[in-house]
Amino acid sequence: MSYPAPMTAANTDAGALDGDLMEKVVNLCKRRGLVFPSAEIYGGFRSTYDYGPLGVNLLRNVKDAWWRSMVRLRDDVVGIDAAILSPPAIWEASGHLQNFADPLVDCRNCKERWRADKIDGVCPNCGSTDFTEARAFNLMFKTHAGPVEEEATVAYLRPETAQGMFTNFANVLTTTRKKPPFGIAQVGKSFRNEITPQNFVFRTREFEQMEMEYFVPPEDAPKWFEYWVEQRLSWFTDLGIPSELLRVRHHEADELSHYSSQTVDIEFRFPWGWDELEGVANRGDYDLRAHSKASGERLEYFDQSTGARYVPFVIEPALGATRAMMVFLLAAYGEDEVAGEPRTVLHLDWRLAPIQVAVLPLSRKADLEDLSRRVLGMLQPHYLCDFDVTQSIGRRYRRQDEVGTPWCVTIDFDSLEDDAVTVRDRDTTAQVRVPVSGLLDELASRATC
RNA sequence: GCGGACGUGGCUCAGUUGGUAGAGCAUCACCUUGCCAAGGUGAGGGUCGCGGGUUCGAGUCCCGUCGUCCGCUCCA
Repeated sequence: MSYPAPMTAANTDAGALDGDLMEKVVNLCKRRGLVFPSAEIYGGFRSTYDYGPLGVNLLRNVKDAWWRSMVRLRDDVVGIDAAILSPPAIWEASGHLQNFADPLVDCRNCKERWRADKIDGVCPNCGSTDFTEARAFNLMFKTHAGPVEEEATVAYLRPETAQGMFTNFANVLTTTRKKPPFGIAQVGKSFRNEITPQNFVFRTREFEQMEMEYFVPPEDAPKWFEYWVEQRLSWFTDLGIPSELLRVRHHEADELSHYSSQTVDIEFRFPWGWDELEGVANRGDYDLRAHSKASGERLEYFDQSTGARYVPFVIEPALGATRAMMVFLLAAYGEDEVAGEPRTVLHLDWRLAPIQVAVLPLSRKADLEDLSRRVLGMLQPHYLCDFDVTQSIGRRYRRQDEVGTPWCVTIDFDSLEDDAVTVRDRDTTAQVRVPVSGLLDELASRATC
């Protein structure tokens, strides 16, 4: 049995890609309480997942890291949180009602399924012309707002968060004193009736998006498009994704979404091959114009300095939160040896780790209780902490390594004499002795952004 | 949704030609151990995904259903 190092191009591209990596990560998620199949006691419910005690921390950290980078550290981007339930008018204007309803046909001969509008009555696979009737699959979840199920109460669960930014464009403009170039960001759930949800949390019908609409003067759109592609790439590498596991792929004209005039996918080398991680699209003025026309509202910007009035173009980086979380797990997963014994370790960036500091009394003898609790209380306001006294210290290090805890703080019997503790590093397993009074400073020196 | 494979305790699996369930790990208790897991003793936990059927009897055979994985597809 070989124990792979963390994922890099060196051990993936060379044909040595660990085919079991996906399975190992999924098992780890289940075993350690990161992600559970939803409604499991009733046999499960397809394409839904529940996030466990460690999973919520990890997912929340991913979203927080995104928000920090996209909103908090910038003065040109503001956030919103729009409603999920929405009236048909929004989706009529956005084009989703028409374009998210794919007419599909099945080839009776070879059983392949095709989009009716992308073939010419001849199966590209077997040449047969014997198809089932085209059936429309609306990818949006339809429901009723109000107790009566009648046409007037039809509502949709949003299939993307972006429309919330467009419908609030004027509101944000008049309340924040922002002017192009500026952006509106949102993190929240979206719902799509995917035909084939697959690959764990990679594609699910209910998922969480992190999207930002960046409004710019039309002539500057190409420049900002390039800017955001670079910005998004560096976000991933900054948080520990090896750059050789990422690549940029430009969409061909015939694969562009109905709203996009230019799109690139930032792809990740998943265990099953390169696949989309994040999309960056130039939506042009498609959305604002569509909503302006449908609602009768003016959705444009008047530039006082030049007297110009224009509908901004929109550059949109759109990322799936759960998909991103999965990528961080895949890239962090490693198996190596410590003192001749194998271990599983997640090399997660400390900002993402579901537990950032584990406080571990060397022994469960009562003597160490008070000091250990005091250290724990000191750390909890600043870091996600765990406290573990069960079984041997070595086993507890293994447990923490497996979920990516970057630092363990161990309290031993000497600590009672010198008021100092041991800080142990996940990646190197190196230890240093630190006075309790200097512990926060020591951790802060390691917890850098 | 269509085609293929699969579904046994939390995890990984064993269960001979059908006779009414086991192991390792994990968990819990006590002991041991005192800085890198798997030392001792004991305990809890499975109507074998679910529902029918065949049979004297089904985890083992048949049907349906739910779920998982692969392909079609999608595009965060």
